[in-house]
Amino acid sequence: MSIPRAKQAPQRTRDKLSLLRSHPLFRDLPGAVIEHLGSYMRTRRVARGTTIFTKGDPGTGLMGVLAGAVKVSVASAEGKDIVLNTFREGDIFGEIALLDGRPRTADAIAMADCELIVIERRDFVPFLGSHPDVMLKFIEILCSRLRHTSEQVQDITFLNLPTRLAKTLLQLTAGEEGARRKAAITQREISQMIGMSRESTNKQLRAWAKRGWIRLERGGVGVTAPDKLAAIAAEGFDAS
Amino acid sequence: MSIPRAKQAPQRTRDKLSLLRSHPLFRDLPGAVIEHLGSYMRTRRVARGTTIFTKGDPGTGLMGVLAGAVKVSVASAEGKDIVLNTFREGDIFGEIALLDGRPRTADAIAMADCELIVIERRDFVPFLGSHPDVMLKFIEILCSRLRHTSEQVQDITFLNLPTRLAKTLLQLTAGEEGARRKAAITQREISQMIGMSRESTNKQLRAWAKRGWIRLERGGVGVTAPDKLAAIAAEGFDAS
DNA sequence: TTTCGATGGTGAGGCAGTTCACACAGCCGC
DNA sequence: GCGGCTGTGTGAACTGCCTCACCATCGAAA
Repeated sequence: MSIPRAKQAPQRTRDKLSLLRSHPLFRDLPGAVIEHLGSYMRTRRVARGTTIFTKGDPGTGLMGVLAGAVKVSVASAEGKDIVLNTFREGDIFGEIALLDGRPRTADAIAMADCELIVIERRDFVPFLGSHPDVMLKFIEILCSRLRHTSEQVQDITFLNLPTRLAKTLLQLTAGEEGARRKAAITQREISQMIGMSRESTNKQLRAWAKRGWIRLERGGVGVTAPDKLAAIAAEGFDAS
Repeated sequence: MSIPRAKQAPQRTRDKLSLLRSHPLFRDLPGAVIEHLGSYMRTRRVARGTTIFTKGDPGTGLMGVLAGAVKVSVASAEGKDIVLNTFREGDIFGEIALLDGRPRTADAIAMADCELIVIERRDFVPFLGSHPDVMLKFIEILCSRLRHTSEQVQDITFLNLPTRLAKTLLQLTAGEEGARRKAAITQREISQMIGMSRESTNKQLRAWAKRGWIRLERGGVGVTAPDKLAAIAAEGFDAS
């Protein structure tokens, strides 16, 4: 019943070049350019829990997720953590430090065993300079990041725990239907995504589990009544 | 003793073209290009309190502040407001909707009588396509916006009222020294910047005013002991 | 001059969520 | 198969901030 956690290296469903070819950032580039880029890329395997980069590091490169999942978070002085963003297969991250050359402003940690690609800034920036179309794509990405982060600000200031939690559970499990609608994530990580304490989060999860809206397992949550959660996410309170 | 509020149109210390010429975005462009851009720009005067654009509007253009100050905020269903960003003379805003063509995600409101410049998306996007160097500047701007917004997320989740308030007061009055260190802003607007209720904000302000660290006036705050506020902003609590 | 909206000031009471203190289960490495 | 760590479950006590309900003052408009 428990959600399996990849023990050995994750299946490499797509290799470096096929990620490039299929990724919206590079899809429209000529084949030769993609080969060229590929030659600059390294791949890196990291185990669950590994720190990929740390706040304050010089931002040396752009990262892409070939397999696994990554969270970007920051820690407070008191040891609390908040998750700013999560990335999964096919996503790229670390583009801020890549683009402006300033230090990383958050930590990146593998939420599962991962296979990543890395492109160094010194290789990528010259490439970018001669490819305005790719710059435009990055601008799009940055805009969508900005919209996401500013939505996070609104959620934190306007919504209460049940609402934020419902919203996050739906997002985490989006794209799947029925019994497949589950996410492999710890309750602590969920609490950090919504910016609430682990205990409060747990209590709300239990309440919903008791009503049969979700299933709780060690290291995972399954959503069985997405409509109920959607109602809470929309209404702003637990109308049950 | 009260902070004067511009009644008639603000002094136009810089005209359209001189803003372009001195702005980091366009500084390095040849004069002819600047003239060209200038011909596409309109100026717009708005009185304090005017809504410049509204959440959901098609994002038709890029705005620049020639004089005055603008806040970008969103309202919740319950009528609460939060300020996402503020802009003053020489700043540009509204670039997200400009760049990705999607609707505005927040409201922009004049915090003082303003003179703005507007460049329409249909004019600017083609220009941008043929000026990769300007695209790079926009990427820089977007990155710094992202860093700012993500710092806001951290502040909201990690810091308490006094700390956030101290930080905000220092930012609002940065660049001035001594008795000049003041900001023309209402307490309600301050409370919306830090995401707390007006009442709580007022109480903290009064407490500091009683200690002589700040001066309160109708429509304004003066910081008299920036070091004390800096200590609170750094320590995370009111060590007084 | 009067009125009225916007701003500032203040206390009492309430509550959502935190903090703390546990207890207990699985899983991992040795 | 034995510690020890990580993940989860739960209640009691506490508290920072909000909400509500006012009042006072100022400035501008009527």
